[in-house]
Amino acid sequence: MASRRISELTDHLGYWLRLVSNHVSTTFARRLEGKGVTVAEWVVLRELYDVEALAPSRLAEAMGMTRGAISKLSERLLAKALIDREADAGDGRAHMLSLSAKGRRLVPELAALADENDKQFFEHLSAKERVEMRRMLEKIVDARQLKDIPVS
Amino acid sequence: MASRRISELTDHLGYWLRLVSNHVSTTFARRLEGKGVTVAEWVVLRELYDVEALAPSRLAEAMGMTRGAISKLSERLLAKALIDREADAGDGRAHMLSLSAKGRRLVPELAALADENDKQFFEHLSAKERVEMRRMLEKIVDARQLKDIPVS
DNA sequence: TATTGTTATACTCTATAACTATA
DNA sequence: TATAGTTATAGAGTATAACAATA
Repeated sequence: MASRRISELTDHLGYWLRLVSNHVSTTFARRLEGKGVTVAEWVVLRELYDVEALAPSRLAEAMGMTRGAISKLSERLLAKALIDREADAGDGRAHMLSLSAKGRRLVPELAALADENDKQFFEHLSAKERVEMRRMLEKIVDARQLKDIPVS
Repeated sequence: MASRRISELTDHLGYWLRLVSNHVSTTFARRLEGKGVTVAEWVVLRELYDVEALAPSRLAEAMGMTRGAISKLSERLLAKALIDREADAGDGRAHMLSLSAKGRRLVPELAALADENDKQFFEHLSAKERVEMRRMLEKIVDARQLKDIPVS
């Protein structure tokens, strides 16, 4: 058997994906800094925006994180008064998380930042290319059954 | 002015990019675990494979990391005996990093894991789609002058 | 003074596991 | 016993800044 060529970092599609993805996320994180929230916090706030209230364990499932991680995250959001936490009426163990008025007001501002950020990076592609990119990414997500919301 | 629709997480290409990219990286990290190295360490080892030796500051530039971060990384690689560190003959401040024999033997194994990992995720795309995906990602990299090697 | 590299400190994200309270 | 949630501990990755040695 012939000895095989050692592949380079740039030989992998994963390399290019990571390069672009990390820049998109890092730039977004910088934008969010001005509003005092992290990317993970933005995801929580956006998740809560569409529902009345959500249990930490449900949030953990939706975000593909452990309960411990969610606990720490929500602690920070509570300290910033962006969410509220209440004991569940029925189940003494359960809690429910919901947006505070302040948090609810913030979400549209953050969504606008997310829009700007996405535009900044992907306006270099044509509308057709953007559709194509999304189609291919969703194809991989479906094929591999990727479910969690990416944060890191 | 009409009130604007609040965009969803999934409205952004950055979301899909991050979702796939994080899964590719996390899965790769699991594969590397078996060899006792992290993704960041793999990048360092692969960078050193093609050169005789490299100063930490050059490595920091190439990887888009601070010198402090590289220092910590190379400390771990030294502890694992995968690299060597020598004082520079000419400049008393400077050091040079290079692969140890053990590190050099390991790189082809890690490269094979990287190949497998990339295949696993992108075999769901046709050869033509893969070319297209790479072309679009490189287009963004060029347009936005993204230079660093992504690690996180 | 400027540069190279290390070290100290800190923060985010994440996981595992121990723990408390309740069911 | 099982579940919901918190807390403790740990480790990777990152940044900033202080520091030592040398230029």
